[in-house]
Amino acid sequence: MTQIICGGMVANGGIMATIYDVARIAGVSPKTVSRVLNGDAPVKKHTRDAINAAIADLGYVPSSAARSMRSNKSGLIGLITGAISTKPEPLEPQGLPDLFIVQGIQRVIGATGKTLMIADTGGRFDKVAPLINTFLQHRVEGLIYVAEYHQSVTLPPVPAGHPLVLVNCFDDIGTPAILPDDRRCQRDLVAQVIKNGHRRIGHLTLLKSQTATALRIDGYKDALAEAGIGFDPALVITPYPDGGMDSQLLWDAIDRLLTLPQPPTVLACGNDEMAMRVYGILRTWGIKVPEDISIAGFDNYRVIAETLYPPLSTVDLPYAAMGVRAAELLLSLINGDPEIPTAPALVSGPVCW
Amino acid sequence: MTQIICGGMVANGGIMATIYDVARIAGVSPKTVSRVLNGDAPVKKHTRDAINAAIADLGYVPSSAARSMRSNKSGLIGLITGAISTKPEPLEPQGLPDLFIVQGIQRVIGATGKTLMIADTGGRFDKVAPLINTFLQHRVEGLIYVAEYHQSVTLPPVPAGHPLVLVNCFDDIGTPAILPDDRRCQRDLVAQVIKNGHRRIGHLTLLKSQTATALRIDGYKDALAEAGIGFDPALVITPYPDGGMDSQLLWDAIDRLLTLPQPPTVLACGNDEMAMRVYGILRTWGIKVPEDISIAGFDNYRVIAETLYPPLSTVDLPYAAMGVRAAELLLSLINGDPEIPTAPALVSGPVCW
DNA sequence: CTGACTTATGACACCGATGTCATGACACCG
DNA sequence: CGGTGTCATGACATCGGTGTCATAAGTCAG
Repeated sequence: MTQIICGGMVANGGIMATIYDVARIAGVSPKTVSRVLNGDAPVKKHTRDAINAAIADLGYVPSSAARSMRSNKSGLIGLITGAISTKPEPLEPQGLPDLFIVQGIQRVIGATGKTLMIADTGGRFDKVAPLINTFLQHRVEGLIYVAEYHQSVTLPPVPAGHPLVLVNCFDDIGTPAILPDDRRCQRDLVAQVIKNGHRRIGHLTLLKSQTATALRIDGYKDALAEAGIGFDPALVITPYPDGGMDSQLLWDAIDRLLTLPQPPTVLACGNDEMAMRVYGILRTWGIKVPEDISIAGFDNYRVIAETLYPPLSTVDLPYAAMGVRAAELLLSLINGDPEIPTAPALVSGPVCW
Repeated sequence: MTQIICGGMVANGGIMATIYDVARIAGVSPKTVSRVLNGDAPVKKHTRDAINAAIADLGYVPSSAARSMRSNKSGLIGLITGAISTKPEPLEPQGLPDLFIVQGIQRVIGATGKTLMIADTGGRFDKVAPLINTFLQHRVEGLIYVAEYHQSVTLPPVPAGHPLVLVNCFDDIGTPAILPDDRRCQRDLVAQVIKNGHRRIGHLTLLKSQTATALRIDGYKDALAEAGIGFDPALVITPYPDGGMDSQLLWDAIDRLLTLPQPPTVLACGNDEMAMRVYGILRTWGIKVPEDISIAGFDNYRVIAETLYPPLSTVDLPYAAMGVRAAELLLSLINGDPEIPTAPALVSGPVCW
């Protein structure tokens, strides 16, 4: 093999040096080079220096393919992300929760020296099976599936020996899952609103079909009950009955709330995007926020919550924390720890007032 | 090797079947199985059926490690994303441009049958070199670096034989790059504004230190010149002189514009986030949008542009298209096509009025 | 009917690491 | 001084595919 060295950089048309090249240059056996690379057996300093010099000269980088074939450990974790939904446009903005979850996962996985392979379905459910297959070809040590919003899913079967963790979703065969604690988050948010003196709290929910909606209504009721406030069904409205995000529907929903005999003094919105729309509508009517009525959001899509003027009150959905929890769970499953969670883990976050 | 088959799923503790297992079950040689898998040589239908049956029974999935070791082709593309910035909080919101660029890249790469490995620096420049190293261990066929906003970067050297494409950034050693055409996008946006009847156009820019800022001011001037409107420096203001996004600075900048002898009839903002803040401030002053003054944005962070009421006029930065272009460029470099672009490719997008 | 060719398949080496075992050189201890 | 470890290193097989070449069976022209 001809190697042209120029200033420490290899320029040989892309054929990378092997451990044999290093061994030959350093005048030792390949096995000794391997020992230096892995530090799993003592090597004389003189020999080690010669090997390291050869590695640097050649720009040698070990082949993880060869390594993982021999050791049967790929050091890879597969991550699949992307919406699985028949509805083309669910009420939540796309993409952001994923991002924070993925960052949380990567923080944990990266610290272990393993490598995360990320694949995106682009919202097409039929791409999941091929993606899992690709990951299996790479012999991933575990799989994580991240959904875009809290939902129920049914994934293709994964062979034993490849642990799977679901994030932001769950299935009906008991696959380990990490979920946002929508109920508790909504309860905490409403409790904070009550603490600020409100007693008539309007609630504009997401779609009925979304898992989070019922949980958040429960949380809303929890907070009312704890404060000894009676629940008034008229204060809870689902503006978009079935997916069509017609602006007039939201307009009408707000109108219905504000024309109640005892109108709410605060509107708790299903998410920050809806909160932003509500800002706009109220202002068009000349109603001042927060002087005339307060608004609370949900989800904290930072850009929105921190940028609206005046700032939006919202509750963090703990996406990064969910990612961290998911990665930790997966790692313990890979290590064969017997702590098999029978129930999905719920993660909650702080209220940002 | 003992394999316990149950209903088509392998339950053998994670040891996956090999091509030898398939060959034994099907009563053929491993090489023939290989031929069926790759379809690179004719195999009798009877034999092929037996092999496919054995593959299904065993749940066999070929090992890409073994395959790529022999063929010296990994089928992997490495993608590094994440802010490289000394400033903790640049003026642009984090994360979204990346997302769309990555989706564009994946669309192209996925169609070729190659696999995209994505790694995130988490904004830490010192993580780039180790990540490149990890990718080299996996023998990626090419590398893409995606920056969070239009900027200049200096990456660690990459050995020959691993083509590199920069997206949303450029360096001073002529690495192939895909950049947004900030100048042309801003020109198109301002031209549209002029077409709508405005002649006094305020421009609130991003940070002076950002590459995009100067380009967009040029584009702003281009549009004025084409319309025969004189350039008035008083109409161009950089609200945040050096990174501190103090809300009062923006407040003051707007005040300076509106108290000019001939105040602008429209404000073109450096990005949609700033536009959203401007909405809030103007409304606090009782100034109506768009009746009293119009607002234009930049970047189209859909959530913001489509959700603000009334909708924001903005210009798409063509992130997905940039991703597509970058992936196509990388693939042609991998294939050794001699079309070496000497200058970065500029990509522009439509105005969304 | 036979030689030249095509078709379908198998034997074997090889890709680049590392696990196992063997071996030579010392050091130490009785 | 000889036996017994420990230390540093090397020879060799092996992981799971595929490239190369060989070979048996079938096809066809003359």
